[in-house]
Amino acid sequence: MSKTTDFQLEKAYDPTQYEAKIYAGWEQSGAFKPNPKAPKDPFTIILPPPNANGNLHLGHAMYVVEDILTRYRRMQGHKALWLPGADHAGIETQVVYERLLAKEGKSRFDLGREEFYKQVWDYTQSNIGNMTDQIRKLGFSVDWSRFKFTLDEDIVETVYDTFKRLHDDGLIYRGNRIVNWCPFCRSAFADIEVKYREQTDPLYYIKYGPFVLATVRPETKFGDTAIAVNPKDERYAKLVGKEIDAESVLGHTFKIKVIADDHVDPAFGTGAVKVTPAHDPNDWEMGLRHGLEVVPVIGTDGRLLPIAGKYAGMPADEARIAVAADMEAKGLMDHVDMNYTHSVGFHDRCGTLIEPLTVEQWWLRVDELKKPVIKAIKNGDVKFVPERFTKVALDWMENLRDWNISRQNWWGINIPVFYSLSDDKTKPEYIIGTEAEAKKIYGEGNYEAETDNFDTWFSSGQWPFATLMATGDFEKGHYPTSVMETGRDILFLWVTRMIMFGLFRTGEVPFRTVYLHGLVTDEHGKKMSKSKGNVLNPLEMTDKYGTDALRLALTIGITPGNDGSVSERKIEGYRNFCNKLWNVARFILSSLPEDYSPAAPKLHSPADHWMQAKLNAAIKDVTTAIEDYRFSDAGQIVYSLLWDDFADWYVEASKVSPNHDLLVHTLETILTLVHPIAPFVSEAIWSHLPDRDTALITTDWPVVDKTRTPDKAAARHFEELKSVVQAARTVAAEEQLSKPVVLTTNSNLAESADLVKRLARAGDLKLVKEGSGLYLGTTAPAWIEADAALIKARKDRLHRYQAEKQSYAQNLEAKLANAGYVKSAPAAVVQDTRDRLAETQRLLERLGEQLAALEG
RNA sequence: GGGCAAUUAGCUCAGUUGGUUAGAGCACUUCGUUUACACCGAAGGGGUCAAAGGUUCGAGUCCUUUAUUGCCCACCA
Repeated sequence: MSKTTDFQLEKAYDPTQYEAKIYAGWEQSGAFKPNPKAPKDPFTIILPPPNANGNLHLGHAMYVVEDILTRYRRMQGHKALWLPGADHAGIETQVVYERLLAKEGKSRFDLGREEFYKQVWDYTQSNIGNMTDQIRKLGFSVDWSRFKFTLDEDIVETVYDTFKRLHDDGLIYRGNRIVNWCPFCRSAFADIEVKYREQTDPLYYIKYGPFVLATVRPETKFGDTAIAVNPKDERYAKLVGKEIDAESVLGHTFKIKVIADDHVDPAFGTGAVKVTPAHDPNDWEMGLRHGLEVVPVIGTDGRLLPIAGKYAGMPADEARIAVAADMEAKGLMDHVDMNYTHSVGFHDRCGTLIEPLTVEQWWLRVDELKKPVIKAIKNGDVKFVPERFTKVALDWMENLRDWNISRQNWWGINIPVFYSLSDDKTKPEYIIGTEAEAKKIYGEGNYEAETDNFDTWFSSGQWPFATLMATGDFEKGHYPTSVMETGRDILFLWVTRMIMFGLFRTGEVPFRTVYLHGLVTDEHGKKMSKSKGNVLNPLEMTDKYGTDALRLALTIGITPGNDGSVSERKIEGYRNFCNKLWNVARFILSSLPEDYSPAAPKLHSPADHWMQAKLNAAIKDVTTAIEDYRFSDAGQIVYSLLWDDFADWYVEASKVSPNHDLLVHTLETILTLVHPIAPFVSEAIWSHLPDRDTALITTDWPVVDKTRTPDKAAARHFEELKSVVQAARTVAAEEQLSKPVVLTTNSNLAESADLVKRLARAGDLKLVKEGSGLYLGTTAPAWIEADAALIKARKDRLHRYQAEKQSYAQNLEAKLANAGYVKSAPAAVVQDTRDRLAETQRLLERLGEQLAALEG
């Protein structure tokens, strides 16, 4: 392939013309699959499977970090695998779908369990279709052939297997304990799924025999099985251990015992508290300590049970008011504090008030399981980026309590348990396995299937090994995976649990590094929310500005673990960057000779040496930035290399005398460096480069070419030229000079006269023996031809400049006069200070002459 | 109650292990259409790095205290 003669690029980069085509090309070429011939180790990332219940949002777009890593490692020659998937997302999806049903005035109960499951299945399948399209639009280089869904048979099998193994090891038990119950979802939830909110409620001071007790929940009094006081509280000391008589709001009197427990705060309320083990987690604990009876008052539907007499069947909140009113009427209410503020738990998915109650559930015993996790984190087998999350994860793990893994929702993975209905006591109470096995053991009709599902995090906690086992990559060195990159908000819900299950099942951590990103906020750093109307839709943004613009906006200026602000304006800015890249390429390619074919570049001019030096530094810096997970830095380095160095100076300089090979080589290297972040525009341009028959996605990551070392002195000459040009431009702009004539005593500068003339828009550049006119204050001595009036006009400025330089010189002198500095600072730093001082002094000398001449 | 972050230019944010006269993008002012780009170019203005103290030859960076904001965890009869 040679350069096309009819070559022409559009004036502006139009992403819509390229993105879909390029993505399809990548996918069809097999570039997304780990290349078995790649020389380096496997590199693996498992995409956090998006929930199959909606569209992707900006949070998902943050996974661009994973694409950067994957593309970078692929280019470096690793067997790179980025495995995609989708999560059925148990209760969340159920709630989302119920909201849709509610719009039609229906609930899941109208459909029945089976029909509901079927409809949600179809719903998730269609969402998965949308989602995969959206992931493609974001340019993510995932291997679609390995896509997994959490309800795939092979995944479920692994989850069942884990459950069985945990049970065999005695780490799973069934227990009737107090749980966080959501009356809307009709399911129990884990502590972490409860979110607390402050609210103000009446605090009732109710009479209980000789006691007055403060409570916000008089409706639960039917389940009170004790009155508790602090053991040190002398007011009640003589009553502890006694049974007292109290009058019920239902009319009868009853006996209730008084216990002493440290949990009771003598300073709160009256220092005595009613104990309702069935409906309060602390009371439950007290009940255990004191062997109290557990008497349920509220059922799973959130209504009072028959024990509540005439209040039975009432929702708890209504019953509270009714009971309080009746107690008041009966003289059982001492008084009510209407301004009591406390925090109350709500289900984090549906927002319903959590009702603590006792229900039979499946529990995971974590005491043994968490030990290796803590050890692995402490050993650094799993590293966190940013590092501070190490301690956060450890603290959480150390305080972890047994985890309720069963859910009574309708959408999820069924717990594979069958209970015996048989009278035969020699048969086990339940088995873990398949229905066929149940039939074999208990006989037809003598068993009953468990209807509970697993907590969705129980299955997704096994995602890394479950997926890799299913795809056969587990044995091929893709486990442990390299990096887990996800939102900071699911550190506890997901990340810690993956480590726990990973270690249990495989004896190894599931990933070596955890990279956590923060929240994507709006342009004022505020959280995006539909109600605020400040939500940016990533797909809309890619349509409008191109995917690369969005990706750059999510990369540059964003640091791990911290919230990052993204606005349409920011995205627009990076669209402009892509266009700049496009136009640089357009210019270079269109200015190549007809018969051009690329060759290894040679460094001729000072500009060449300078450019090569900049390029080498960028290669090194971008590489270490990515290695250190400093993606923002990586992006910024390329941004500045392309715009500030290449476009503004080298390309401009090349208009005087082009070095085509170096232009092409530099462009090509910049495309390579930017490709992990902005894959589309870089690939689009790449395809137009002369003699190009491979795709950029599989091109080698650049390394510094040792055979082409730029000459430092030459590079410095260009740097000096730059500062003369800039100084001349400043004077010309401020004094509105056209075509100023520049004088210099520096022969290097004079050799590049044409270049200086063009860049500075100068009329001429003359080599002189002695400078005259307006001194520019540059290291390479340069003046602008000027008459007395102009010099006078600049006098103030020269004085200001002189003052600035003098104070700077004084600073440097003071530093060098400081014995401690000269003694303790690294030699290079001290030498640097000396050089700087010498240079500043030279400038001051010339300035002095100029100003002296002006006065004289 | 415990913990973590943030506080740097008008706005949004960078600033790797302490070492140039503290940066970027946007916004702002002035000029500009020179054969890549107005999604552009040139020049310019703008910061005592939240406050106070400390360590150090040297602090935006490390330590202590304080203030403000945000987040997480725990508890709340």
